[in-house]
Amino acid sequence: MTTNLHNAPHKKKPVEQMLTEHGIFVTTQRRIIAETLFSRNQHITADQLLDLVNKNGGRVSKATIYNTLGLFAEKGLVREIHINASKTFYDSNASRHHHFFNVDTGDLIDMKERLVPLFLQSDLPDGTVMETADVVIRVRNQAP
Amino acid sequence: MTTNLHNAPHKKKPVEQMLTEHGIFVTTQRRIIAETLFSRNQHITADQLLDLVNKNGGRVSKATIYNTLGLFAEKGLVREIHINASKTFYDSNASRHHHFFNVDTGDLIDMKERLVPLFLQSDLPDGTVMETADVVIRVRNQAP
DNA sequence: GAATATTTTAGACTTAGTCTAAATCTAAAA
DNA sequence: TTTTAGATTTAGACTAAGTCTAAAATATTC
Repeated sequence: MTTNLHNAPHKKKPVEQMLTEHGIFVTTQRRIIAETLFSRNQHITADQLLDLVNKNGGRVSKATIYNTLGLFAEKGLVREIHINASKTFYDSNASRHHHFFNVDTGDLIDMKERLVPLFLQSDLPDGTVMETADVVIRVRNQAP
Repeated sequence: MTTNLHNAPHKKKPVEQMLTEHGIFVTTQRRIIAETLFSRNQHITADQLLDLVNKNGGRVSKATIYNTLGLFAEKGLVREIHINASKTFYDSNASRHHHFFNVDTGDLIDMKERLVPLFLQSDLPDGTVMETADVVIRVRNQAP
């Protein structure tokens, strides 16, 4: 599975500042996870990130990867993307955008924000507020 | 987890006709699965459907539930909804609509079609055609 | 430094979903 | 009717993403 990210790379603010600004206590493990995760815009799974971190000299457990990704998601640093039941993708670009998923190739491609639908508060179910809007357009290769 | 479905109930076309029209060969198991699934509009998981079918006197295996749901989805009779990584929901209403998901209550609520975004073919990645558009708006209960 | 709280860890555990290979069913040919 | 080939169903083994647990490590407060 490849990913195609057309957005600009993450601005290189020190990850420690990034974490602190989001109310996340910095630890050794969180620093190396964040450095690996935010080194570029990417769609990555927990196990891919685990491999990547430990290939970069880290020594981080599976449980910590899951805990940390959950924490980062909760704090708005990453976005969870649910393409299918079998895996969660984490998007290191948490800004407002959505995705095309090519079912033929497995590519996950960023969608420009202008294509995002408009939702009015009044359209939401009574007594609720919007938290996130997730749009996934499944595409397939055009028949030749 | 409850579901809130505001759409009209499925029209009561005989399920056999429904299956045949979608190019699905009718078998005993497929008939009872379809009867259970399409008895009303619902968001249901494979294991819930398995229970329901076998409580209704059916004798259908887990593998057949999965195979059949996959077949129905492929033929456009049901829609798969991916809310989180842990479970796939099957929507017995396959018509064009989308969903609100209340993270506080677990409610999955239908969204009227008018809220669906417009996508132009020219906006899609080169060489691809749209297959499905999945929109899930996560909402939470308004603070009191 | 002692006591307490937070974080990390290995590895057991859960479970949604897939796979396999045998058994059963169906339709059509002979 | 019997044969045959292909499609379907099945039990149960299997896979793997993600969670849980209880202990160890680390940080903070008293």
